[in-house]
Amino acid sequence: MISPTEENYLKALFALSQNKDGVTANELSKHLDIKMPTVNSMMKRLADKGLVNYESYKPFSLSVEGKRRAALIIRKHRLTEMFLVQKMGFEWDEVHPIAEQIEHIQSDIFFEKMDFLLGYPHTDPHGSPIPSLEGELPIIINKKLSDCIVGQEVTFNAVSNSSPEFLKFLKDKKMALGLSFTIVNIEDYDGSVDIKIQDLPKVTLSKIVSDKILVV
Amino acid sequence: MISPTEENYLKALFALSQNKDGVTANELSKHLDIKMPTVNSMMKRLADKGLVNYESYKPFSLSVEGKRRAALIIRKHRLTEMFLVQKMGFEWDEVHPIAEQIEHIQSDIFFEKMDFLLGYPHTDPHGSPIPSLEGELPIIINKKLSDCIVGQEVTFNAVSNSSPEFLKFLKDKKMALGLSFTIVNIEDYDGSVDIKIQDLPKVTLSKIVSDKILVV
DNA sequence: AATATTTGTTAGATTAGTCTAACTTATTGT
DNA sequence: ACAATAAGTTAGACTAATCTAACAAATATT
Repeated sequence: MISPTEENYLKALFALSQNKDGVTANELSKHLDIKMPTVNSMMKRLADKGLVNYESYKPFSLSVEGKRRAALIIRKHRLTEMFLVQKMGFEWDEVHPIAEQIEHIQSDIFFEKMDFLLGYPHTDPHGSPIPSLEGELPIIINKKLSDCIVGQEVTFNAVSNSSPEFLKFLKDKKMALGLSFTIVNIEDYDGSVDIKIQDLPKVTLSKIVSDKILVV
Repeated sequence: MISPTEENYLKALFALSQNKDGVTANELSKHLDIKMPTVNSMMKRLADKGLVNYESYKPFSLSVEGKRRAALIIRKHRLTEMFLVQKMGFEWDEVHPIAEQIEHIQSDIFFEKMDFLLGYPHTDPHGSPIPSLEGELPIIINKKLSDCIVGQEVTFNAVSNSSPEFLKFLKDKKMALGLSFTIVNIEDYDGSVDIKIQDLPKVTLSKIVSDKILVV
């Protein structure tokens, strides 16, 4: 058996090892806001359970089984977020803390029902992919808005950060997933991006924002 | 703050003190399947928090605030059961273990959304009343089928026991809440009850069953 | 009423998950 | 290359929630 606490460590390892080999004790400690010795002893425990690869003074990594478990927790989290938005009338900036709790519910049928009722979605409300029941995470080929070039027409496909503040900001700016727009200018000085949505007046997005907007 | 474990003790106290003044350590211990010394120290902790009245060698009772808290947990449990059945397609014998976990989710808005989507129901799928947001439990005037007399026409309104086995038994016998029927005979010898639903052939229910069926 | 049994309490141990303080190993900067 | 700094580890303490063993109080039985 695996406790909610242990699940949270696996999830953090998974999230921090995207585009990277290992995760350092320091990174994990900061990300979870838990002191290093605590992280350390938990890593040893998860290593004993065969979910983490642990070698003294080296970064940690998930074992194949650990990776699968982590993906399944993320699956439950993202299905829950989608369910809260699509079936319960929540806004996309309200769902994270609730999903954070519901992802630990132990009932396969509960999440299967959600999946069915949602019509087997591939992404959550923030455009993040939902891992399969086998723990496979489909790779989605989004790029940062800040890496695009002037003149391109792109579609807003996902956000790379789901903090309530950022999501609220986008909601207030009427920026929703699926929205298509043209890049009319990128400011050399501060990297801010001007976009134009059909005939509406152009909107300026700072680099801080355009870094977190993923488009296709 | 109050932990899920503490919530479970409050719920148990509430359930066991229906139609009774206090709850003994022994009863609680058996009901929760937790040893007496553990129950004892938890009662002291809840007494420190002002939720339980504790006096050495006397039965425990909930304080006014403890009673309110307990009712709110039961509210979350019952709303969840109703949501699982009405909105997610579960059967009434499947929902208890899931609701047992979801009742501890900390998010008022989550349960308010459920309540709204369900149209503010007054009972759960087993006919048990849902406490109000103020922690008030409406009293419903059901009586046991086994206490009725021959010739009465009654409506199946609730069950007094929600074990999956019993609920499955009723489901297989096509006995659902809201069903009306006439009591055609009560056997003196074993207390079994014969009922007749419209023109269908009569059904015999043992005393064990008719004790747990509540009608109006 | 005296004793036996059941019920309740206290004491001490255990595991999970956290911390701080102290120490060790790695990395970095001159 | 070596000292300074950062990162990782070990040791020891704490709280929550559980247990067993031993003791005390209440209740039941003869």
